[in-house]
Amino acid sequence: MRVSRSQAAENRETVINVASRLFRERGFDGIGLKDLMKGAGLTQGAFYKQFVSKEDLAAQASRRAMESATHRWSAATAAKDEDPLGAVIAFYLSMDHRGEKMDGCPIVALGSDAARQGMDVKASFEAGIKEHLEILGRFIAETHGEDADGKAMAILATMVGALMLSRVVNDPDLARGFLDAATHQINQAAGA
Amino acid sequence: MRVSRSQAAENRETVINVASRLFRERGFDGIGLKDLMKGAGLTQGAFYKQFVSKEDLAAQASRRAMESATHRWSAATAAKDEDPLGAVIAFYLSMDHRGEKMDGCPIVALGSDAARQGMDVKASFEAGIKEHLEILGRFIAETHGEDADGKAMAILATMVGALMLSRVVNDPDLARGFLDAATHQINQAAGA
DNA sequence: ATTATCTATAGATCTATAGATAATGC
DNA sequence: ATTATCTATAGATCTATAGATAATGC
Repeated sequence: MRVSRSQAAENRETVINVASRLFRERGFDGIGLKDLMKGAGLTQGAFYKQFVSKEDLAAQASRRAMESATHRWSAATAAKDEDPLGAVIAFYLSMDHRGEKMDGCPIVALGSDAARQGMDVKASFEAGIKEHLEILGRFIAETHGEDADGKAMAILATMVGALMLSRVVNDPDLARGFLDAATHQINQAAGA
Repeated sequence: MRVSRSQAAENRETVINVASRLFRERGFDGIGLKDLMKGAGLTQGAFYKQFVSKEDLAAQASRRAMESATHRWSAATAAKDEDPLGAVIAFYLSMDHRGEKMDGCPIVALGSDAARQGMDVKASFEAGIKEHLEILGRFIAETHGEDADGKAMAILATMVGALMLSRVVNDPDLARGFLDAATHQINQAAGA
């Protein structure tokens, strides 16, 4: 039954990775420890040797989700040196991204839930958000220096809000409307 | 034990009003029917004569929350004929609004949760969002006609995203940064 | 000897239903 | 006679813990 120390460490990573996706899909309260552990090929009993509490896992999984979001932003800009901001926006404000809650932006998938959690979960989001802002800031600074920080914050807000709104409406046309309107505004704001 | 038909109707309204606030504070999964009914001065047993299911109440409460948000927007602009958009933004993008989840914008308080709910809950949000857009559209059309619909959608996205981001970070300065950056960008976008 | 995982379970809570009660509405 | 609300409960699920097991690590 017992596994090696490195295998245990690997299991822990698997649980965090699985949780980072299942929490996004169903919310922190929408999935129990039993199903989370099953998703990692383990049973519920193994949980508390790895984590202090469910909220502890929520904080770890939130951090992991934000990290993987940062990686996705990098991937989107790979080999698009001429317009990295456009590349990130094209992926983020797309109907595809609207459809994939489980692998999409954690701020949109879990933001409302995270606002109700404790400091640790929020700290995970905060760290990831700062990384997001740095990336955006670099894109903007390269072309338009003026107030890059403020612009980055406003652009991130517009992105997050547009995706959120696109997901809470049934009408796909209205959903697309939000994504397109946000794209249009960001293109102007970045240059202004 | 039984009450009059009009009293029952009143009780129903009370439950919906209470739920619209408690759901925003704790999320759809964060509060049970027992506590919801207690909040309205009733017991759990009375619930199913009034509602088909918890999700049914979620849809009613979401609609009510969005309606009361619309009223708040109107209240914020009362006697501010010269700059109604500025008045709405000043209230929406404030640290006060960040702090009052229970009475604040339902899109931010419940958006992530609503995206996981069924069509009825989303329809409630969609109806409220359209009203929000109409209000914004009127403000913009009065002063700057060009593409009022698109601008309204982009502005609403920026507002929602900024408030959401301000709530998921611990640092109050960063939170304020998002609100201020969004305010600044909207002032430019509305005029552009 | 230590410990990662397993099975089993405690105790709380959740949604939904059943049956009793007592007041309304005809 | 109807019915809004009450108490009580069924059945499921949730977080967390306890004790057994079997493999690791010294």
